[in-house]
Formats: sequence, C-alpha cells, structure tokens
Amino acid sequence: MSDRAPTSPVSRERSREIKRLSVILAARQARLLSRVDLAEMTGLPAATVTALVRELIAEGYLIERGPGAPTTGRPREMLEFNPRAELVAAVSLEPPRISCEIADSEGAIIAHRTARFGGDVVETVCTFVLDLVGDNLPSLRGVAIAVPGVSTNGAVRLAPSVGLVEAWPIGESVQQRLGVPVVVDNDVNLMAAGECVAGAGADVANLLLIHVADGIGAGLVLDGKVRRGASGAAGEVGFMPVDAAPARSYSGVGEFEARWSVNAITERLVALHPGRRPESPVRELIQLAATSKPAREYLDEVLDAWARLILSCVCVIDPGMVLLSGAAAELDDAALEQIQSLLAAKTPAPTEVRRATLGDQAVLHGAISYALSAAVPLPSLP
Amino acid sequence: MSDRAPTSPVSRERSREIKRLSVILAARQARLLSRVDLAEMTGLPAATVTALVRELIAEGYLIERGPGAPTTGRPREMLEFNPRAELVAAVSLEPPRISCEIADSEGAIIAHRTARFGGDVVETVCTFVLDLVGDNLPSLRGVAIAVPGVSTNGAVRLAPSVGLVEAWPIGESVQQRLGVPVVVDNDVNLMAAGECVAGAGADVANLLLIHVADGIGAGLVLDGKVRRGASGAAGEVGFMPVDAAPARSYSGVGEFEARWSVNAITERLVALHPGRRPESPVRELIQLAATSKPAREYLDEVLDAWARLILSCVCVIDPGMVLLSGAAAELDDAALEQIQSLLAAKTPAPTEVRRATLGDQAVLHGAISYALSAAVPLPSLP
DNA sequence: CCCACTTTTTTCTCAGTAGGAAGAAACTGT
DNA sequence: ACAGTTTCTTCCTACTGAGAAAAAAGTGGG
Repeated sequence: MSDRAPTSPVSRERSREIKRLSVILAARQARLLSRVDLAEMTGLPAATVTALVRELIAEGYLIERGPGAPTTGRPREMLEFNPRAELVAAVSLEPPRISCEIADSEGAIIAHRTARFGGDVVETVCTFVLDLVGDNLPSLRGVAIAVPGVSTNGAVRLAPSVGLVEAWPIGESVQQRLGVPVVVDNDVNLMAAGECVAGAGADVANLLLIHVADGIGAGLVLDGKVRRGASGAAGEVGFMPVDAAPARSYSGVGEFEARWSVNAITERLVALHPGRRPESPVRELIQLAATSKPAREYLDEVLDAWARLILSCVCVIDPGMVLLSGAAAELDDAALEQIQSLLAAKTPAPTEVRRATLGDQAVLHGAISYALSAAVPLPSLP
Repeated sequence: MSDRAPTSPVSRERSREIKRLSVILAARQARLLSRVDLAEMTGLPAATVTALVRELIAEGYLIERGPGAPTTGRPREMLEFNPRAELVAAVSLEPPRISCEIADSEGAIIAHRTARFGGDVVETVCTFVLDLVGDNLPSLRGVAIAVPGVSTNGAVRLAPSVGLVEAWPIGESVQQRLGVPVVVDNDVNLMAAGECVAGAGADVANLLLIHVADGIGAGLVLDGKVRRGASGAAGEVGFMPVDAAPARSYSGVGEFEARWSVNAITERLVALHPGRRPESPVRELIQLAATSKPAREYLDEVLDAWARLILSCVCVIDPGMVLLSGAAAELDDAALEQIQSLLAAKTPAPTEVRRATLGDQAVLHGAISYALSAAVPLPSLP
C-alpha cells in the first residue's frame, strides 16, 4: 500500500471519507446523540452534518430515536448508533482447534463456532466466517485472527511450542477471499488491545499487559495503538534474562518463563504439596501460602520475580499502567499489593498494577478494535 | 490544544496546510526536484503544484535552479529546497551551563553561544535565541530545549543528580515569549531522534539508543517518533534491576547504572591499574584487556551486562536496531561483535547493534527534527 | 534551418463543495 | 395564542480540486 503512487491528500474522495469517519467515530463513542452534538464533536458545520446523518441513517449506521430531554427551543432528535451496522469476525487459531465469533462493534456475539481443523486453514477460516455471518455479510467490516505466536505482516511465524508452519500469509489469502480487511496478530497483543478499549485499561492510552500461562508474554499499547516491534516480537518478555540461568541457545522457551510460568509454578507446587496437579496453580499457591512456610517463601519468590519483570518493562517504556492477565490475574489483593510495593520502591515512574478484567473476552474485544481500525485505513498525512 | 472545540477536519484552511506541508516535506527530503517530481511524490495534480510552488518560491522555501538533465521534451525546471528558510534553535541546559545553537533544517550551524547561567532560565533562553537569530527571526520555526532529566509536557522534572527544581514549565514560558513552538525533552531522547533522522539509524523507523555516561539512559523511537512513556520516564534503563543488588529505595541512581556506568567502570579501572583516572575509561579498559587477564575478565563482565540490558529491552519492544552512544560508542569492532554474539544467542528477534555516529551533533539533529515536527502540528485525523 | 515529436509547465474551465446565512420546524413559557 | 429559543434543513455562493487544453522549451532528424 505504501509503495503505491500517492493520491492527492486533499481529494474529494478522501474528504468524504474523513467526514464520514468523523461522524461514525463520534456516534460510536457517544452511542446516543443529536446532530448538534455531532457538529460540536466533529467540528463540521450543521449543514454538512445533516447531509451525512441522512446518508448514515439510510445505511443503517444511525437510528432516529425521538426527541431528547425537554429544554427551551426545538427539541433535539436523538440518534442512536447501531452497532449491528458493523460486524466483525474474531477467529482464534489454537492448533488443532479453531474458533470463530461474529460480534457487533459493541462486542455482542451474534454467532460462534468451535471445531478442530487439520486441512487448509485459509479455507476453514473463510468457510466459518461466511457460514456464521450469513445474510449479514454486507455488514461485515473486517476479520481479526488471533494466533499464539509471533506474526509479521499477516504471515504467522509461530512459537515452536505450538508447531504450525512458518511464513504463512493467511491474512492476505483470507482478505482476498472475503473482500474485507483481515488482520492477524498474537493473542496477547489482542488481549492488550481488548483491555485497552473495553477492559481494565479503558481509561488510559498506554498500558502493558502481562499474560502468564504456559508461557509468559506481554502486549504493549502506546497512544492507544498496539506495538509489535520490528519483527513482531515486542512483548516476548518470557525471554528476559535471568541472572542465574545457564547459558543456552534459542530454543523457543525463554529463560524467564522457564522459571516463572504456570508450568514451572505447577512443578514446584507438586514438589511442595504432593498430589494432583492443580487446575489453578497460582490460586492454589496463594491458599497454601497461608499455612505453609515453604509455600509462603516460594510465593514471595514468584511475586518478586514478576515484580522485577514488571520493573524491567517499566524502565524501558514507562507505560504508567500494567495489567496482569491469565494466571497472574488470579493474584489476590494482598499479592497485588505486594507487587505494587516491590515496584514502588524501585520504579523510576509511578506505575499502577491492575488485574485484567475481560478474561476470555479480551481477545474478542481486541479483535473488534483491530478490525474496525483496519476497516477504514485512512493513509497517514504527511 | 486537544481540549479545544474541534475545527472541521476538511476546512479550506486545513486543506491548504496539508498541501503546503506535503510539498515542503517532499522538497526537504529530495533537496533538488522538479514540479513533475513534486506531483508524483505528493499525489497533487500539476495545476495545484504550480500554484504552491509559486507561493513557496515567493516565501524563500524553494529556489529555481535552471534546467534539469537534457531529455526529450520540455526540460524540467529544477527547484532547490532552501534549508535557510527554516531555522531552529537548539538549546542545551546542563546547569550551570547553557548553550544555544541556531541551525538551518539541514543542520548547518549559523550561530552559537555557551555561557553560565544562574538567573532566570526562561529569560536567559529567550535572550540567547533572540540575539543569535537576529534578523532571521521570521525564519525561526521552533525551539528545542535539551535537559538531562525527565520532562513531561514541557515541565522539567530533573534527575536529582543535576539538582534543578521540579515542575518547571519552561517550554510554555519560552513559547509565549518567542511566539514559536517550543519542545523540551531529555537529551538522550533528542540523541535518539537525531540518530534516527541523520545518523546511524537514518534507514530505520524503529530504534533504541543506549547512552552510557555518568548514568545510563535510553531513547526509544517507534514508527519514526520518540516515545517518552506515560510520565516521560521511558528509557530510564539505568534502573533495570540487577539480581545481586541490595534492596534500597529510590535514590535517583539506578541499580544497573550504579554498577555499569562510566563512573563504576572508572572506579574498577583505577583498582585494576592504579594511576590517574582516564578520560575515556571504556577505551582504556579495552586497551588494558589486551595485556591484562583481570582487565579482560572485567571487560567480559561489562559486555555481558550491557548485552543483557540490551536483551531485556529487545524482549519488551523489539526495536530491530540498537545504537550505542556515549562511552558505549567507544567499543571497538571486537567488543561490538561480542555483544552482537551474546545477543544473537538469546534474542527472540533479530537485532542489529551499531555505534551511534553523530556524537555531539546528535542532540542538534534531534532538536531540528523535533522543532520542525512541532512547527506545523496538524491535528490528528479521527 | 525547419519541423515533428515529446515532455513540462501554465492556463482554462467547471462540477462539486464547505460552510455561512436564512428559513422552517418544534418546542416552552407566559 | 404568541413570542422566544433552539434545532434542523434549505439556500446560496465564493472557492476549489483536478481534468483538459494550450503554451513553452527542448531534442533529433531531414
């Protein structure tokens, strides 16, 4: 796209798109508002707003909802933004499973399906999306595909631990088949985006989300935009160096996550308290720490290590807000307070640590925000 | 600015600014080009370009330089971009010293002055800038002020080590006095910006610059834009945790820089090789390591620590390129190769390590790029 | 030296538009 | 019932984006 000859930055086509997007974004944010409100929020003159609103009503984006609150003067005609005018497909690839949800721009799920797949992934994704969206295809604005590895330019280069082939441009193939924009990204990045637009981070423009599961990864949002880095590997914090670790080459599993991920915590828990492997080892460890001194000491080690990981990240990017996700979201208030204290003692910038709140819904909301941003990609101004 | 009522995103004023900026940016980049080139680079139609060029010639931005290379057809009239049409003041505050340079947009210095100051900083800065710019005041596009601490929104919150007062909105005061945009930032951030536009990082959009001096700090550029973080503390990598460090509260000096900055290296060098404190301790250490086993071992420790610092940063943001500045730029090829190898063994993403090339000029070029970006601040589109 | 051809630059032209102003509509309050 | 206020719509026009045409300035061949 960027290697095409540039079109005029002030063309009538572009001007029209800018006005439409201004109104759509204002309406999407406010949900219920009048033409006067739209004029104030966008800076467009009243005559222009009238014409745009007429158009968007005809297209189903806006619905007239009757008079506003009684005041002096002509009552406002309230307009409701219709999230069903913009549908998004959120696809999650966790080989051998694929799941797909169709949601409106508010996150309400309209249809979903989960299945195993082993054939052609592009074919499967397209079939799922088309089946689920059905007659609403004209309202489909974009597709977001979550993968558990590193993606660069829509080609997936997955972590060896989940064993999909490398250099696989599924995004472009799906986009050609479906005719809408398709974005592919790491699922932790999508979680960060989701929490930023609709979760624990909805009130900030910068945040770091740390997700602890079998691995440890992070999603970084700066100025409301997910940052992936030069090779799509931003947030691979599981590879943080641990001083005492033995030197070894790249193996797909990072030093830090080898010692402090859910797998490592589970191993240690079973050693401390022989029995069945717990479903939620972090929660289990916290409970055990109340009565067992060795468990208490180990919990302190874990919290100290996670606090140092957070501190390392804060030193680099100063996000102001850190969200803990996955197993790390299971920490109780005391543990959270402990991490906050460890951090406060050494951090160069005030940093608030919160639990992520969306859980399984984070990826969906992230996918929605991605797909809607991709749907009208206004080229950058000079 | 962002709390003002928005103006129309498609107004004629805005349209005019966009066209002018498109042409100025294209000309600035190309330096010598024709109207046909301008039309191709900006997407503007030929008629529009003709009118804009006439205007910019009248204002001194462009100079007609005669026919281009002979080809079939009417010869092109070559236009040269005039960097003197855009002057920038780069101010460096290192209490008790202040220095000021006036440069054109290519970095050519027109005037400079250094002095001690102790009175009112705003008054001193304004006096310096006005004196140095003289009759060229109409060409002054902006002022950039470099400080050795953390700045947020033009207010300087300096590191305790250099002892200036906190919460000091010099940027706004200078802007009101001079009537041009003023930006204030940490000098390491300005170095990163400078290397990105005119130095070792001129061919990339993302980079991390690590500066080793009495402290250790970093500047981060993502998508061509310096990132400061939520509190302006991004890049405070001197505060990276070191596993073996004793716990202590925030003291203005970070764990990592306490052990691996120039001061620390100097102390260790004097212990290894009693004598005068060297001017360039890193260079000295490298020379000593060729003949002294303890020095060799210490050099390996330093390089390992710096490599781990770089690895920590790469895990978080994946810049693709790391520039070493200050004392770290003094590493020889062998040492650089050693860091590159240590990194390659553990990094999740390919990362190239280079020396910064601009040295003392980096802050100036950073200031130029800041001031020119601030000079025409097109508000973001929706 | 003249002419055909090519390419660049400038001028001409006009359908479309941004947005101010005026008018219509729909209320409240007296 | 009417004045006043506020919102929404229509009217109007100076301006503009950009395609097309014309003018300009070369080269190359005969």
